[in-house]
Amino acid sequence: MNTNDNMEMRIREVAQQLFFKQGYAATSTIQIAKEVGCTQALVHYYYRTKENLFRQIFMEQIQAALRVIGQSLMSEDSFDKFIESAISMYFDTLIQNPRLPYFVLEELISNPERRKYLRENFVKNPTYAMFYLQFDARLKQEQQAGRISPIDPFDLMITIVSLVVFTFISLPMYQDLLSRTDEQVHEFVLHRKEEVIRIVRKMLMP
Amino acid sequence: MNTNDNMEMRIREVAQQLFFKQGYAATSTIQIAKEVGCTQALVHYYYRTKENLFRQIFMEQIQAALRVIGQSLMSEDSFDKFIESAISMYFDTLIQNPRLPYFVLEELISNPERRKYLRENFVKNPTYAMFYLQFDARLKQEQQAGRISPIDPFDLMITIVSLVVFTFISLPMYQDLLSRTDEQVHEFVLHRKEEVIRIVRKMLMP
DNA sequence: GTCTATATAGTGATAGAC
DNA sequence: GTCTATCACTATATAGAC
Repeated sequence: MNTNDNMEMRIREVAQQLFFKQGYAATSTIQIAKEVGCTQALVHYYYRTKENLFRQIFMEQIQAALRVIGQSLMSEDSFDKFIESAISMYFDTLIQNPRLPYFVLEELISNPERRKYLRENFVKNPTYAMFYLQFDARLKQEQQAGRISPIDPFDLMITIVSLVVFTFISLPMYQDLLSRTDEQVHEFVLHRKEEVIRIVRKMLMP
Repeated sequence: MNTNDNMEMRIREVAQQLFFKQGYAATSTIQIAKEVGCTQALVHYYYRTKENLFRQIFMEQIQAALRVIGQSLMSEDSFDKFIESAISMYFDTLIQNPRLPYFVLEELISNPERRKYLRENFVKNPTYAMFYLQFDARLKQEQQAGRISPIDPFDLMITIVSLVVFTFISLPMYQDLLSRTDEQVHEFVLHRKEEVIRIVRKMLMP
C-alpha cells in the first residue's frame, strides 16, 4: 500500500488517479485537495502550479511505459517467440492500467508544449534511440535468414502500437455502445491479445 | 463557398471548425462569437446552450462518416478489390478531415452521455445493423468458397478501424516528436494507406 | 506545514433595451 | 435579430495568519 502519510506524496498519488480518470482540463486542484483531505492552497504550496504537478506525473508514466518497451526488446527468445511475448507484455501492462493509452494520447495531442518537452527529453535520449536500432538490427537479421518477409521496422512498430493501443482506447465505446458487462470487456481484451499476436505473426510470414 | 450570410449557419460553421481544432471543453462560446463577429448572446440565442450547438455538429459528422462506411459496403467488386477500395476510401475521406477521428474519440470517451445518445440514435438504428449483416454475409461467403481464411467479422472490422484511425490520431506525434514537415506527414499517410491494405490482404490469405 | 481569505479572470446563460 | 449588461459559478494562484 502506498498510503504514505507524507502530504506531498499523497497529493501526487491522488492527482495521478484523477488525471488518469478525467484528464488534465477536467481535474481541478480543488478536487484534488478535497479527495486528499487538505486545502487547495496546500496543493499549490508543494507544486506551485497545476501544470507543474501534472508534468511530474506525466513524465513518470511515460518513463515507466518506455521501460516496459525497452525490457521487451531484451528477450533472447526466437524471433517468433519474441514478438509473441512482447505483444503479450504490452497487453498485460495495459490491462493493469487501461486508461494509460488514452491519457497519454489526449495530453500529447491537446498540448504541443508537452510534445516538445517529450522530444527534448526522450526522443533525443540515446538510450531510446538504441532500443530502435536494436529492434531494427534484429529484424534485418531475420529477414536475411529468410524467416520473415521484408518489412520496414518503423511500419511494424506503428502497426503493433496501433493494434494494441486502439484496443484500450476503444473500450468505453465497446462497453457502452454495445452494452457489454465489465466481464465481457475483459474477455474482449484477452481475445484481442490473441488476435493481435495472430495478425502480426501472419503479417511477418515469408 | 459556404460563406452564408445567415448568422445561424455562420455560427455553426465557425463552431465546427473550433470544436474540431480544440475540442468541446477548450472552446468557449465567447471565442465562437468573436470569430464570427457577433456577440456571445447571439450564439445562445440561436442554440440556447453550448452542448446543444455541439450535439448538432457532432451528430452530423457521425452521420456523414457512417454514410461513407455504408457506401463502401455497396461495392460489387471482387472481395479483394472491395477490401482495397474500402480502406482506400476511408483514408481518402480522413485525409480531407484528419482531425475527425480524434475529435469523435475524445468526445465519446470523455462524455458517457454522448455514447448513450449515439447508441440510442445509431447503434439501434436498423439501417446500420444491416450494414454489419451485409458485411458478415459477404465474409462468410468468401470463407466458404475458400478464398479467405476464417475470421470473425467483428475482429476484422476492429482491426481495420484500429489501423486506419490510429494513423490519423498519431499524426501530431509523428510530426512533432520526429520533426517532420507537412509534406513528410502527407507522404506518411499515403504510405500507411498502402501498408494497411497490404496487411489486411495478407491477414485474409487462406 | 497547513490553514483562511481573497485577488483575478474566465465561463455559460439570461434579462431586457433597441 | 442583435446588442449591452449582468448574474452565478468555477477556476488558478497567492498573501498572510497560525
